Amino acid sequence: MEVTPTGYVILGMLGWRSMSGYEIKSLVDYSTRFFWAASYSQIYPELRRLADEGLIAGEAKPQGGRKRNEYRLTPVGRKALRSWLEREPEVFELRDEGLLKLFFAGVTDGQTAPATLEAKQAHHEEVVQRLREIEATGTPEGFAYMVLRYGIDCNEFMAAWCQRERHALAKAKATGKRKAA
Amino acid sequence: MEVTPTGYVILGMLGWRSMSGYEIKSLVDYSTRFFWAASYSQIYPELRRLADEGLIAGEAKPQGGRKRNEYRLTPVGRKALRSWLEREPEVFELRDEGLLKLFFAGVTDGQTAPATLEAKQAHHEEVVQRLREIEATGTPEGFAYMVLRYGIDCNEFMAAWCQRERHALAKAKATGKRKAA
DNA sequence: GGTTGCATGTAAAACGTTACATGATTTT
DNA sequence: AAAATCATGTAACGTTTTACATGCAACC
Repeated sequence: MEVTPTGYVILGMLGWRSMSGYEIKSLVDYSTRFFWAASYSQIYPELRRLADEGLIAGEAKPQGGRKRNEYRLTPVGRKALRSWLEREPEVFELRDEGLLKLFFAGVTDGQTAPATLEAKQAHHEEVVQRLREIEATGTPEGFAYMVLRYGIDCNEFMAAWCQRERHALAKAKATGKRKAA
Repeated sequence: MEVTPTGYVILGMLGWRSMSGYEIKSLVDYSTRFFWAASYSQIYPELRRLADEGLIAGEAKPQGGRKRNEYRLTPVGRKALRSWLEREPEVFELRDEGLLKLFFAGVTDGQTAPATLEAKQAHHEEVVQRLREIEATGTPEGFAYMVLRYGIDCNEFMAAWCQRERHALAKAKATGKRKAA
């Protein structure tokens, strides 16, 4: 009953409705990818493993002459999904290259910090825009919507934070202040 | 001149001063680990590669009878560091298991969402506390301090967000409201 | 007839964590 | 004397990305 991290996204998606690997990938790209990504080379082998272990069951459901495997959650799989959901979340990982550059910005003179802040702000603003577009295409079901709002709120906060610091930096420069290294 | 992601943390740290692999790891654990982690098994081989490529130079500097290799940035390495700092940041990755559980919380009845929000809030509050401890032990140099404040501000925002949603959830439950799925 | 979308997969490489292994020095 | 800290590394494992590979169907 070993389930890889990616496996839980699959179980979760199949908890909503039966679908193909392709559909799972599409849904992930449209929703969880901002905080939990998955690629085809993870999804397809994992579908097979989960089926081997009896957590999901696949069935050939060709659409026209196009082959297609639709997977559904088995009762065992649903139990595994529930038990995972009830456990405390453990993974929280962040990799923010902008923050790293900002951290080391002192070794260059002047431009790195404002430019990095500007790029980081732009990034978060783009994410907000994309999430708002998703929001506009039809509000998702209960908790998915809560997570969507979280994404919007957090990215707005981060963008605003960068904006404030850029302003503070520009002001400090204008008044001729030099930070004490 | 291939530098791995971890390589840039090394270059950045050596941009401040010469140090050993052990010191780099200690500094990372104390500072960048919240947004850019690195382990010994990445650091030591990467130190060798960077030295082979001439971006850094190592020198045996035993402390007493204890062997110790101190690395310093070469002019080529400093150039590579600067050029990296001047490029736009690209990597922004997040893996938030709590958010994933919240996303799928609809498949269980009732407890998952509030419990996950509570755990997530507790996590962010713990991070704030650890960062405040770091802040108290002596304010770091300019931009490192900016990044520290970012960590504190963001995690406080996230914790508060969870708190608000928990409250909203409890209130909705009390007034007997059921969300329209 | 060409592009986009649906659909499934593999192979190789890159990246990262955990566990293992060792040993000296300093502090309690 | 024991524990913590300084110090360096490897091996195995697990995870993830990127590139490759194929083919049908629907739309323009």
